[in-house]
Amino acid sequence: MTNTRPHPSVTGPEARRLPPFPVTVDTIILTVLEGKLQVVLAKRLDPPFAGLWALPGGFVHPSESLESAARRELLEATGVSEVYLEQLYTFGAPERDTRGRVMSVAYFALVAADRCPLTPHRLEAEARWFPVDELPDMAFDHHEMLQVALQRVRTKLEYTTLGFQLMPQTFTLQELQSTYEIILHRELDKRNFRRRLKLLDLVKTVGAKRAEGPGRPAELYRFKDANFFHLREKGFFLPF
Amino acid sequence: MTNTRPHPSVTGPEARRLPPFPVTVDTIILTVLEGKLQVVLAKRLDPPFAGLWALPGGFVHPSESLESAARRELLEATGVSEVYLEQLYTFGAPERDTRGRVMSVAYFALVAADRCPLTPHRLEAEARWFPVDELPDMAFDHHEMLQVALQRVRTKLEYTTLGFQLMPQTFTLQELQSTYEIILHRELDKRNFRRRLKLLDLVKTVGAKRAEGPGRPAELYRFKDANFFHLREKGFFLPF
DNA sequence: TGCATAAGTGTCAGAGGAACACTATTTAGG
DNA sequence: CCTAAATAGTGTTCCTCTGACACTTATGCA
Repeated sequence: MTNTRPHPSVTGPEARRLPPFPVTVDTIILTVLEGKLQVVLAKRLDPPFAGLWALPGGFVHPSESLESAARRELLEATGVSEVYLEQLYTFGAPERDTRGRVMSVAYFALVAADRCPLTPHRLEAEARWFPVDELPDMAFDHHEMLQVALQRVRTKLEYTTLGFQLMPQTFTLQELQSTYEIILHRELDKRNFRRRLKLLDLVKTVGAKRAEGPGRPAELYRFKDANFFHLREKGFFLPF
Repeated sequence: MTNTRPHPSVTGPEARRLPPFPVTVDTIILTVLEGKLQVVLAKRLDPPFAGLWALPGGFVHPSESLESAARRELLEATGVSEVYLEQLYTFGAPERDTRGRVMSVAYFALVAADRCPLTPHRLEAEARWFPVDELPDMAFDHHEMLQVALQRVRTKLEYTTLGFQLMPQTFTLQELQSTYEIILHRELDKRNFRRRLKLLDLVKTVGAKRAEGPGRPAELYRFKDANFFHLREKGFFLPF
């Protein structure tokens, strides 16, 4: 006989024998800024790891969903809402928190470059963007969380329109390509990139141009489908 | 001031203000049996939903990892260990359990056909295989969990060697193709399927044949790489 | 021995992927 | 105003992979 049968009463004897765990959400908030993929880290005020950098996170309230909790943390850390947010993974190793057993559900968010203030207006803690390849020491297993997030984002970039979440309303094709190159960490061919975009019918011109110093001004574009979708459903990928 | 700063002390005042939640794991155990994709369900003994079918699951013990908990449930439900197991998603909607706030981390497992006894030797509850398209009513949000699992498996089938986990040590190419067809729910071309397998260098003959009634006997094969891996890393997919 | 049954094999046409270089438009400076 | 520098924008070719398609081979059984 074990005490592991499915879903015994929460208030019953089994629930008391198997103590519940504190549950937190941690958010990996990513953007492309100054030519680099960057993530928000907040300086911890309390022990353990006081003074160390950590992913924004906190406890899940009793009445809110996990995603709501993640959106709340996101809002507190950056001041933005209505951005792309996706559950990443749940980290529950017994020793991941030095104080005891704490479960953490990690979410990642993608924020458009023009919506991320360089100094996030988080009220209670210092917080700022760090390039993902110039990271400080981080609390808990947050380094691992970030690596999992990066892998997920890089993979999904190729078969979804995830990358579009990082772009402002209007943008040049060079900016879009550059965003992909920064995340994927390799160079793409300009003509092949544009051919694919046209083939997938993803963008359209807005009829304006942008001149940035010398050189021919670039056409401005916007996405046809505002929302995220799976290219697979259209039978297409983006394996540039 | 909020009570959501990252990781306050587990035993501190904030942890007491924000009550911890019971955490369970639920396992979606899949196999291909009798020409159908099937899942293990266990009959619930206790309320709520007593008498209803549910995914095997239970509370996470204080000292075990989430994956260990899932493996323990898997072992109890089916008697098998050392099978492919992957974290699927964490379900934490406030109302998903009628008794109160219970967090569930769902895992899915793939069990080879020759390793799944038709009557799982679960000690304390009746449990059996159900074809995924002939499901009974299920407790909690377990129907949703199963659908998420099916989608994940179908997607990963095409860019990983996930499907191989469902095969016995040796098998015929017809059996392998049939497994893919059952999961993907569409017919594949025999010659194209074999061409791809050869191109990816995934299988090799064991030098024996199997005769099943009349007809030319089939070559027996086994996988070259025993373990799961991403075809993407080889630059290949399996879009049959 | 021949008939039924299942296994195994190759080709061709079309689409998509990768590699590649020049023209067009603007600014800045002489 | 003319020229040089800078950046945007555009097509083609070759090759590989994909998808559609039909016949031959090996065995069991009547």
